[in-house]
Amino acid sequence: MGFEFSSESLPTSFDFKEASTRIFNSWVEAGYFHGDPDSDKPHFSIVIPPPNVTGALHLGHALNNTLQDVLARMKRMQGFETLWMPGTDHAGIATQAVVERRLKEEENKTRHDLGRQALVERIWEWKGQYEKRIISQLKQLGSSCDWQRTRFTLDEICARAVRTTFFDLFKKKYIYRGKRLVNWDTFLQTAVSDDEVFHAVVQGHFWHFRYPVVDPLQGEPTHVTVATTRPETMLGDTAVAVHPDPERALEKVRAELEVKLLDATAGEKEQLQNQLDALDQRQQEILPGLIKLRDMALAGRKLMLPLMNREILLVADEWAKPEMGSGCVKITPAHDPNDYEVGQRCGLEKINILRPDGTLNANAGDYQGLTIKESRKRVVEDLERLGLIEQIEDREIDLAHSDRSKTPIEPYLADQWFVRMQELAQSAMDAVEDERVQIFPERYRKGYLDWLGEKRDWPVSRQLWWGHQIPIWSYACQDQADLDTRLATLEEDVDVQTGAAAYQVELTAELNEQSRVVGDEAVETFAVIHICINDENGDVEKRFAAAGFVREDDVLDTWFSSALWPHSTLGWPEQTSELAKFYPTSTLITSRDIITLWVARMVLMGMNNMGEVPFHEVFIHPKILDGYGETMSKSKGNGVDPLDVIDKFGPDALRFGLAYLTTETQDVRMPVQFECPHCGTLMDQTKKNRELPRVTCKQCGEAFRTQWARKEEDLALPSGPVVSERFEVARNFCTKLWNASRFTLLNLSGYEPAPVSDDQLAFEDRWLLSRLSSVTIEVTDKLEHYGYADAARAIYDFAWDEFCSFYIEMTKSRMQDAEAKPIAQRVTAFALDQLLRLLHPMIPFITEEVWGLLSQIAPQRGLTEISDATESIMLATWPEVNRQHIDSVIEHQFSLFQDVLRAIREIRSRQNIAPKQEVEFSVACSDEIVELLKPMDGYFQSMANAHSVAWGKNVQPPVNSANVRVDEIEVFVDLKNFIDVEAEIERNEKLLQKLQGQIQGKQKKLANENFVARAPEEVVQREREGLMKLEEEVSSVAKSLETLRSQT
RNA sequence: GGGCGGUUAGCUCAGUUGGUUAGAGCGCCACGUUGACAUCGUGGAGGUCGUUGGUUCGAAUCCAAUAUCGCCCA
Repeated sequence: MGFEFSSESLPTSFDFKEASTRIFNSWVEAGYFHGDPDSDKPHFSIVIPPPNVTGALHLGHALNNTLQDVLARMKRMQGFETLWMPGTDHAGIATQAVVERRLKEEENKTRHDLGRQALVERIWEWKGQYEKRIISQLKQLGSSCDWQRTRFTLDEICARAVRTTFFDLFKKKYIYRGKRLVNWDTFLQTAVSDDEVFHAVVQGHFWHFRYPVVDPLQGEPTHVTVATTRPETMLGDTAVAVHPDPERALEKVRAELEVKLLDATAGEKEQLQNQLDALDQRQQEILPGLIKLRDMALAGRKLMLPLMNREILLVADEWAKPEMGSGCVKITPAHDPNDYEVGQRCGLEKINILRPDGTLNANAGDYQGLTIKESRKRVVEDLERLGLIEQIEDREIDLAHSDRSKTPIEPYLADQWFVRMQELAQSAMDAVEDERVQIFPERYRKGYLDWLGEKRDWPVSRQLWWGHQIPIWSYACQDQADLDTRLATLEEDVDVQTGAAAYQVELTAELNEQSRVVGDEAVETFAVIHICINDENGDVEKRFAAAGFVREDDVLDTWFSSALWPHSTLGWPEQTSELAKFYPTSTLITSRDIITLWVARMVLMGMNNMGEVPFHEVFIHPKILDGYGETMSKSKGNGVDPLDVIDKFGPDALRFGLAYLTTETQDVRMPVQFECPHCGTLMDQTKKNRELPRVTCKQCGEAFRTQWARKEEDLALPSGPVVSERFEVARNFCTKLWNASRFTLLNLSGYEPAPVSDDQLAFEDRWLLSRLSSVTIEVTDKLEHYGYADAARAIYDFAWDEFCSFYIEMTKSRMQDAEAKPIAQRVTAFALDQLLRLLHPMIPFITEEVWGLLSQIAPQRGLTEISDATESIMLATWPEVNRQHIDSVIEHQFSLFQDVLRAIREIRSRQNIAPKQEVEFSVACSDEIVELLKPMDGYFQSMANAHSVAWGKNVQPPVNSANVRVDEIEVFVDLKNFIDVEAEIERNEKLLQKLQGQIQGKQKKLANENFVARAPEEVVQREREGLMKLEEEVSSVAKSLETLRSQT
């Protein structure tokens, strides 16, 4: 051998910048990440929640992927054929929006200027760029994905899966077309999702209109008053609602107010009383009218809609609030979400009055062609002229705006394709109910089941260009004859007969029956034939197009393709060997906000397409919030970029820090700081400074730029990254591990592998092996059950407090002793080997580096069986627990040793004795303990610079001494020359006081007859023993005090 | 409005089935560089466990109400 490390060749910290890429590439080149479908080993597979190609990864992604990687790496070591399937998501609306915004900003063009094909090409370019960036970020994190298999939700394989699935659902009659209210952006002429809507308070008005009652009877009101913030919508009104039980509704409001009044503060009381008074008045003045109107509604009475001169219904529905306004509310089902619901409940017509560009259509009668703004003005003027305006209030209105165009959103009825959820949802509920899919933490089951339980049909159309274009071609038939002819042709169609295409007939009359929509200027058709074509087959598509069938413009909801992810990534619908080997996947790790959107849909699609669940377990991890408890986001400026953390602390520290935070609770708070690029000073981020384009360092006074910098002078400044001190703990831990390894490596010169028998083991060896076994059990168990934080803590405490602070300290003297050295070397090398394996899933880079170094000097390791170290730690097997090593007696004895050591150190510290000053100590204790501790004398010397002078039952305190008592053991340190008597007296007095307090507590407890009678005997006994011990302790403290006082 | 979760030391979090004196890391204070590590070591100070009520011999822990913060759904 002869190889040895020198302290110069091993730096005192791990150079992760140099090592990370080198190590990662070596893993990739060796093919360790590749999942082999032909392997005989049991499988472990996991699909990545595909990150959006919208932008770069944030800390939440870092957390998500760290957790997956920890599992994947552990499972590989445990002997599973592991596949971690990577990929990205096309994120329809978000990505198209980003690209469109850039197009607008940089070229001042809209998507219509470019056209569908050109826009989609632009988005593909964007995707290429960001996918590359995302994958690079994942790699820098150390993700052991099978990089040979990257998928994208819009690539050919996924597209085929989408098409096959859609066709299958279409054939099963799970796909149908209907109307749905969407958030319509009249400027961009597209629907936007709820996420892309922001609310802003604007100054507006509240107009009160009067609608005449048709043929009022004696004693009935002649008019009904309704109010609105959007007068033009009255053109589409189809009803006015009144509460079905106004009397009870008002009583309920009263009861709530009265309860509030009971424990209200004086200030609130007055306000509440006013509200109650108003309610009284309302009950007297308005209620009788409302009851009458309710009866009229039940009798099917009608109102005359002014301006349109159309009769509309008076209906009874709970949406009307008797405590507000007139108690009546106008209903415009086609242009208000709440009214839409009322319309559904009461079977009302839904009259659409808008064109996509925001002008009014033919349904608006005389107002056709006007913009919303113009029509609003005209409607108000015309009603005024008719004397039908009762009042106009000024009011602040919470108005929804489109995030992208900043224009107000119009609720708009649009054609949508839906997936029928009845059967699909049930299959996904069953899978979780009978635990074929288990969700952890379990509390998330409820949300999943509740949501699916509603079985609401899934609207899958999106008015976008970026996505999977819906593979449906439609033809509108004018009459029955037209339909019959078409159907006859289709029956004979070769593609229909072979199952390559399928068709559905949508009878307009039937559709109107379900949801009577009075449409735009669309031609009233008799029926529509929809054809769905299975494969991407140009010829078939062309043939139908030539026959007059028009392809649907809309694309599918992104979640439709991500719902297929667990099987589409494995090649489905092709029956690949990957699918056979790795499906169902083992687990899914994701965050809670997409349990319904994604997890539930993957389960139901997995059941539909594969007949099997997509994964057996789901782990929902916490969200990372900033120091104010707010979600991190780029738009707030409080987002920490994982690459900044990697750059500053290293990938291992990022990973370990994140794992350390992953508890079962919902959220993790992470206060963030700016780091000054000039001097490195950290400054807490505040709600104020996080929005500034430039920040000035409090330390050096220099300015730096933030993500908000736009002006040239700001952009010229160096950038100040947003980081968090919370990764320091993990970074320090990595450095500690590195240095413990460094010590080991430096002390392994002359190492020779050989089996170590039990009788060769020193006391501390047996203690360490016992602890190692216990910790291995704990770490394994915690990781297998998603207890990342527990596992991280267990291994952190073991490595730092036991391996470093005690074991390594204790081997120092043995390493100097030629006789003891070989065993110490073998055990240390073995322990480090095992520790590295346990840590590898969380901190892969540093463990790989140390593994390599260790293998240079100790290529063969083991305790009883010696084997060659694998070339990479990734190939090493997961530590096996040797239960015979677990020895509670040794662990107890060792803790006595630690107690005595701590006692000596404590006395040294409180007496301010310099570390170089040697002290003498004596220990009063039982013979058994003497037996055990006396041989440890050398360690008291090396670890506390203290040597013993007396041991045993009859030990008397030296004349000048300080003492610490730990249970049955009393430790005295002889202070001959350097006693601070006053300090000792003070300390003992304080201690005495504390002890007496405790004694009183116990005495009181034991004097309580109830306690003695009812508490378990064992608990009472424990209290009695505790009391005795305390009393002994008090007498010894009193004795010490006496001795000390005699010296003053 | 419904559901879920949080509230424990200055900060970020642990705390098993209720049972001695409620723990850790950071920060703070004191002392310390003898060859693994100052990204370190040793010791110390610091908490009426959000509030109120209940169950119990005994509550951070169980129950109820309430406050407050966050997330999801409507």
